Amino acid sequence: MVERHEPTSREKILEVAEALFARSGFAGVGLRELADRSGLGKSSLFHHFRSKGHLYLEVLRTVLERIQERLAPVIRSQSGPAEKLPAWVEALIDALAEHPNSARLLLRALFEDDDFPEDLEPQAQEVEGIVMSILGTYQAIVQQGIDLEIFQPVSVTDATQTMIGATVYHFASGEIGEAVTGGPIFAAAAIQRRRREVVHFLIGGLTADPTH
Amino acid sequence: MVERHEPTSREKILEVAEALFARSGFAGVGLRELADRSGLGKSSLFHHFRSKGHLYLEVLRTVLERIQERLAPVIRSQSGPAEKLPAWVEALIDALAEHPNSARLLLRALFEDDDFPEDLEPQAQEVEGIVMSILGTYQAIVQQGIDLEIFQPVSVTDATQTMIGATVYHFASGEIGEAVTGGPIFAAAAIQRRRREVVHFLIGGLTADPTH
DNA sequence: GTCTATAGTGAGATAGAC
DNA sequence: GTCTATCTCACTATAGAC
Repeated sequence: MVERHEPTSREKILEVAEALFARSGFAGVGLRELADRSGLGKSSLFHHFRSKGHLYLEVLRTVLERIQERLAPVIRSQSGPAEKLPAWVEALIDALAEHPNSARLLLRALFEDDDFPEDLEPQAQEVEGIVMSILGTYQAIVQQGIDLEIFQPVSVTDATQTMIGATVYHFASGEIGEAVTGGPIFAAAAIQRRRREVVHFLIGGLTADPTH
Repeated sequence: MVERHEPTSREKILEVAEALFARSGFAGVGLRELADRSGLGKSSLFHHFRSKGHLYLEVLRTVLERIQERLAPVIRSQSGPAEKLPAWVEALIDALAEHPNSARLLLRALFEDDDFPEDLEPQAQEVEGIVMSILGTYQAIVQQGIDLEIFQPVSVTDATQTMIGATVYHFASGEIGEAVTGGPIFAAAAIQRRRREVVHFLIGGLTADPTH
């Protein structure tokens, strides 16, 4: 059972900030809009967060940790790569689908080389560390599958980049993604289909004979 | 032979703006930095472009048209889907690799639902139209392959989303991408390998028996 | 913990001389 | 076609009352 409670101001700010940063990126968000939508004055934000940068990195960390939690049981499981890889990908997709802001924020964390002031280098490196740690668990599964000759000897790093693109981009793709797919991205049926298709593609790529 | 000439101010601005918008997005770029790097005063920018938004959309259009030109001969060719699809993907990758800013700008155009003032709605819609037109040519190839029973009856729209992720994300992924792959992304050898791996994955996904 | 007031900076954009 | 000067506005952040 989930405990219900009125969100604290801090929680409310983080919730609103997550949506705004996902939509517009770090530079595209003004603290005025954030304050208004949080039901607070602009200055009150600084009681909860030292700066806009600190807030942004805290939002990123929260999103990444949510994803990590989803993946943890899969990583802990003792099954072989043939079962573990689909389970990993499906868990990631579920995590991205559960919270529509996650994919966009994750995508921004992945491809935007933000240059933060040095007083929050520690937070920035923590975020990058979580990203690399998550990706490391995927690479380990692919590598294990290759070692066991269950998968073809593909480039592990390219397989990882392809997996990121296939999962994260799709759920970040917004209006254009919906124009391409011809329907909502976050509807339950669409998520189900995407899970099937991505797993099919990735397994197909990992197992197809290179001499087609 | 390419004609060499000193770039006009307009060309110089577009060139600098392309790099800056790719790095920091629309909101993250200031006209002062753009002017300085172009060797002009801030006000001079407004002689060439009506507003920052007009400039941004012109940059996007230029990048997209460059990609379109690369794809045109492939689309015109009369070969079947089994040859045309790899050729299409390789042409896209070549286009993205040729100009390191292209992938990031294209990615931004794809997933950022920018909300521009209405006086440049026409330009925004033109950009979106080019994107959809490009994607349409890929979907047509996939659909044709399915109709000819060369490809498995996968979801065409999901195949398209996966292709975008596998191509565009990789070349947009910057520092983290280089950390994942363990080397430069735009080195000739890395590009070659990426071409091979992506084509292998996509063909694998399109031809693998769904009952693995 | 929230507010008003404001500092201090830089943004995008315009006017008009040259 | 480029410049200086300037306008107006929004921004992040701080000070200090309540």
